[in-house]
Amino acid sequence: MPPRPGLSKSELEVARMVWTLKDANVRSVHEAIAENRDIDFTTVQTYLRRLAEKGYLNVRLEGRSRFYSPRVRPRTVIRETVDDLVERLFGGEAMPLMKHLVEEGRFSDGEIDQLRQLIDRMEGADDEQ
Amino acid sequence: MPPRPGLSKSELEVARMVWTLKDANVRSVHEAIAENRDIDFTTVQTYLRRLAEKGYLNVRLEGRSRFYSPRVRPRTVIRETVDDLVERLFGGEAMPLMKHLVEEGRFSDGEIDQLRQLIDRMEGADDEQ
DNA sequence: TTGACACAATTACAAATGTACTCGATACTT
DNA sequence: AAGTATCGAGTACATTTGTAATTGTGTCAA
Repeated sequence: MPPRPGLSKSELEVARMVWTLKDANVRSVHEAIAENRDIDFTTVQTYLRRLAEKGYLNVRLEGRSRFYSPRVRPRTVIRETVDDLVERLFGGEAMPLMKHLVEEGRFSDGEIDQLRQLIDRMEGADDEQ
Repeated sequence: MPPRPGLSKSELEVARMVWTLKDANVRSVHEAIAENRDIDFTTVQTYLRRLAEKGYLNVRLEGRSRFYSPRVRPRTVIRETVDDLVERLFGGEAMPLMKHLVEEGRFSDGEIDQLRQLIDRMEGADDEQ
């Protein structure tokens, strides 16, 4: 259903970096990812190109290098991705995923409070876009 | 980190069917999936074989056809899958995913109550498996 | 000015994935 | 028994994904 090709796992990771950096060339994205795991510069370069091809990123030429920026809002990508997961892994039911997260995810008491408030605010409110 | 190869999106879907059916041959899995989307019998067959190769399913020969049953507990697969998603899409933070689900997932008031209770029971309790 | 670097664009390629065709063996029908 | 429909195992293959080697082009130090 999504209007563009889906993203692979690794592509997601790279996309997320661009969201955080807002506007970045290969070098800075590579540096950001390399902090966590070992990855080649050119590999990141490939991901960025593919993300742009798939319509997820804008590309701008500055000097002799390219700058990438988000073209689809994170929220949209997150929705599509999570929806797909929920569909495949839970047959479309989001509740089991919630339960899983609460049970497995080690939330601090503070976070739990935060969550409770979120839920309170949500109840009965059927507004969104 | 998982001790076996990860599952692809489609493989996940097929695995889930086997979890529900407990023990099934290609035909029954195919029928179950075909209710939702159009898919070839032999395609399902391939997924089942790969799932077994990857160590997710047990295979038993009965007559001249094979029966598949879960070998890894759903809970484990779910944990590995969700952990991976959280890592790639939210940099390892589960909270944003919770928020997303609460905001986007349309839960009924009843479900929200259910969730609230779950949270209450969770608070302070640092026990698991 | 001329190698030696630095950096990014291009090109490459094996493995994984989605998807199904082919073929052989049984079962069903006249 | 011969013909045909059924069903699943085996085989096939194009596309996508993960990952990087190669090539091209300025930059600087001797």
